[in-house]
Amino acid sequence: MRRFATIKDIAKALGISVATVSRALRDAYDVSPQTRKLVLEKAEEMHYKPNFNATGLVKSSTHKIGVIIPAITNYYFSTVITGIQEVAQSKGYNIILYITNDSPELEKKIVYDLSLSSLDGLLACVSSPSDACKHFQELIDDGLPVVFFDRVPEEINISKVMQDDYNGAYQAVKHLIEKGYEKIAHITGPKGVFLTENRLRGYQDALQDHNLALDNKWVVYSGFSQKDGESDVAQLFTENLKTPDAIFAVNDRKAIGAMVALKRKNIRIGAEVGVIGFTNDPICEIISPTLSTVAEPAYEIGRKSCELLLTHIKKSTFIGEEVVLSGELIVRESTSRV
Amino acid sequence: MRRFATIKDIAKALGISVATVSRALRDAYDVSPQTRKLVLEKAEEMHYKPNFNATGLVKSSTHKIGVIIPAITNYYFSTVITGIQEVAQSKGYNIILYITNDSPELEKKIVYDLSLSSLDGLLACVSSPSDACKHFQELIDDGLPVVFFDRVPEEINISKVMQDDYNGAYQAVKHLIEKGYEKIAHITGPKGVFLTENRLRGYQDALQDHNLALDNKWVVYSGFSQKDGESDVAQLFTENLKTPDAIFAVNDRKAIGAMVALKRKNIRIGAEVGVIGFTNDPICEIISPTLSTVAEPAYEIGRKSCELLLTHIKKSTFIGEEVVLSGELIVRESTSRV
DNA sequence: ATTATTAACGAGAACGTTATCGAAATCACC
DNA sequence: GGTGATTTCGATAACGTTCTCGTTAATAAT
Repeated sequence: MRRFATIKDIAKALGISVATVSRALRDAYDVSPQTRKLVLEKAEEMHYKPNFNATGLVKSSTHKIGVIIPAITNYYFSTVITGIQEVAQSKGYNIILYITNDSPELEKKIVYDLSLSSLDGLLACVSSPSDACKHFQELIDDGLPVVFFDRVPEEINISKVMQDDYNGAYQAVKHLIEKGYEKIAHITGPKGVFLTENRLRGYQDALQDHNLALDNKWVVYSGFSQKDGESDVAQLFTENLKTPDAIFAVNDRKAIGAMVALKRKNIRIGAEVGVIGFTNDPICEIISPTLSTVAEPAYEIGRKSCELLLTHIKKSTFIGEEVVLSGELIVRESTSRV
Repeated sequence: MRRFATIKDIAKALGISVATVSRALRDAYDVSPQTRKLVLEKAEEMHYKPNFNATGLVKSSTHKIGVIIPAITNYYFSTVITGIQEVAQSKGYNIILYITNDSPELEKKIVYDLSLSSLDGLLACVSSPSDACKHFQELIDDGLPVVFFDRVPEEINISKVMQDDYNGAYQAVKHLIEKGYEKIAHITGPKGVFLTENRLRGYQDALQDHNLALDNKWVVYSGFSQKDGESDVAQLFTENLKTPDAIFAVNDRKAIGAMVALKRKNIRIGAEVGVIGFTNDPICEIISPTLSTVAEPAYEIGRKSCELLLTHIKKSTFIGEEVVLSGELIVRESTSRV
């Protein structure tokens, strides 16, 4: 059994009380400079490190925040986490990582097993469809500060941080139209997710505002992965008599899947079929042709979410706030007709 | 101040003792089925969740393991973490993430501030050069189970999990030679890192075994990033009268940087200059030409590291073990002369 | 009927820390 | 030199759990 130096050991070694040691290690408002110095030296010598279980127990605050996220093996999420981590670390908070693998069941289990009392707050990007977030609602009702980011549930009234999906999508589609594409398809994520619904609305409104017809056959729902992008395109080009001349993908990974599928069909990207994504994954600049996209402020979303959560934790009366960060259209080769 | 239902609240509500409630919530060896049922129902009703600070305090085990890693925004590290996380989660452990940004100073600070008593173990991929790992040694001396992965310090005698860097590098260079490349340069990481030294040795031995001369001018040391790869190639092609006809990069990101630099110089990759990397980042298959590489078992390294740490935690007498997982040569277009 | 055995539960200490309260000891002040 | 204020410190109760003992009541064995 491991045993580390405690405050008691220091007290015994110096022949003073634990209360004095405790004071010396924190604020020195009630301890003489001499004993304070003695204590600090002894602590250093004995490799003393505070036991956060004990402090957490008595102060009922743990300086730990949970982060629930579908995956981390992609640019967007890993960048968001980096932002979260930086803010948390600078304020003395640790982050505990939970990965749901985009499985609503696993998410539910994780949230249900979550020990409220060993977490000061929670950041979450949900995998479940918006209408099935009871498990989160319970946490919030029990008083745990929660901030949602990116994929946020619609009904829950609490702080949310997200990019401007609607306008980003609108800009992307408007760009396609301005480039002269007219038969624009959209490959999106699963139904019932707030984020995808917003991008879909942006797509639809951009088409309507420019007098282009909506066709439900040109909207393909599936998952978020590259493979999904490939199969979506396969579907688009077999099912329809009229094939699209441009594709707006819900994210870069699906856009890349689309490009792979198009290349396989020997369709020239840009010249014959324009492709635009959403995220601005670094891969956009490396793939050939380079991929136009809407840059998401991933890092900023991470930072902002964490900052918001920390103010939530500080003052429990804090009211929910919705932060929308805007993206930026980035034009590259995949939407160039020449 | 938040207050959650505790074991005491359940006891009071049911008019029984806390000891009985505690027993009912864990093993039922000493409690009647009826009261057990009552307790479980009440716990459910009151949204009771165990307080891990309290359990951690009394059992002096926290079910938390720290993970120290330079970054997470790349394929290799995020995949390793996913592997770690899966094993940890399945065994009821949580992971706490520390990101060092490849800064030895930050790493030192993190390790120094680490509370031993609030962690059951530590997984670390070091940023510091091998000879400056005193901060880790202290932790280990104090009795914290530690497992190093990927970038491991040389002297510290403790469990380590890594890929077979030497043989991977050897295979990569041997492949280049077999393809007919003769003037093979190596762009590597910083000096004094175990991993890069091993890959360098593999490079050197492969050349020697095939009767090719070593030239120190063709080994460029710098960082691990894509930008570093670009500048390394710039350096290679300006400083040398004889320019190389192949480049072995210490990782895929640098290989991609090299490709970018070569393309800028209008040098045809493969035909004129072969390029091979190390990692098997998914981007290898997306970039054009596709990038040959040595696949690292990132996911397996994460899983194995975590498994090893957990056995360490279980039996404190466990002796350090070195695990070397082998990679796999993957041949693609960037090393094809046609 | 008496004793041993078991099943079911309660009382209380312990884990390492902070917080409250009070007790000395020192100091200043008139 | 007595009073009050201040400085410095110690005792002790909490925080929520588990664990070690007891204790009681019911059951089994003689």
